[in-house]
Amino acid sequence: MQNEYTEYAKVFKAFCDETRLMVLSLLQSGEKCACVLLEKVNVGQPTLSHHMKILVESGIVSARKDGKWTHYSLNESGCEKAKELLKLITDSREDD
Amino acid sequence: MQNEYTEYAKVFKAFCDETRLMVLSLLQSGEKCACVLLEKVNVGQPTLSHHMKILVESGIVSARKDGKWTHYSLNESGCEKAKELLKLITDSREDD
DNA sequence: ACTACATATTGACAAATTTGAATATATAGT
DNA sequence: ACTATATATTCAAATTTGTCAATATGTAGT
Repeated sequence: MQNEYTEYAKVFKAFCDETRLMVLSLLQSGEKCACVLLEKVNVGQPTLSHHMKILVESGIVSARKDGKWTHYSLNESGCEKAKELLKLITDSREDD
Repeated sequence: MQNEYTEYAKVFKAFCDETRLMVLSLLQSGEKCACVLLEKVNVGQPTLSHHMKILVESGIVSARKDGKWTHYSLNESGCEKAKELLKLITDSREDD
């Protein structure tokens, strides 16, 4: 298989790991530096970096570089798209 | 780790496989028998059975047995909970 | 240039997930 | 009881994902 659903699945994969969910939860109160996230989340630095890459590539999170630091924040439109996608997949339809 | 997020992640795992998304899409137009799903989805019978188990256990899909057949349908309240969960995780909050 | 620090990448391994072959269970018709 | 059919389960192989140690890259201060 290799279809539209592969693409959809990618978005939801952002949400199916507990570390990523924890990161998202932390970002709900606003932009956070990677070093702050690292303190709160129970994984090593390379692992966090890996998760952040997945979150950014799925469009759920935005990254902003500022000197040595990388600041992450929720990407409003990406989050909105995820919600719409979930509706698209779970709302009953009359057609067929 | 073993916290609330582990539980949340489980719900989203229902949505992060393309076969399961395809099944959900098929169920949007109403209840379907496993044999019908099997015709449309590109996996073997044991694999479909495995995916259906995940969908049912996550609360997104309901199963109804009728003689030899198992009919699956979207579980409205489960889908609603998933949507609320996604909001809970992605909506910005003032607090902290 | 050198050092310190923040983050990313690579490579290897462990754990989890997806898959199908073989088999089991359950139901219905004869 | 026997047969056919629908679905579930078991088990093992293949694939994907999460993790960390080591290393690389990039930035800022001296």
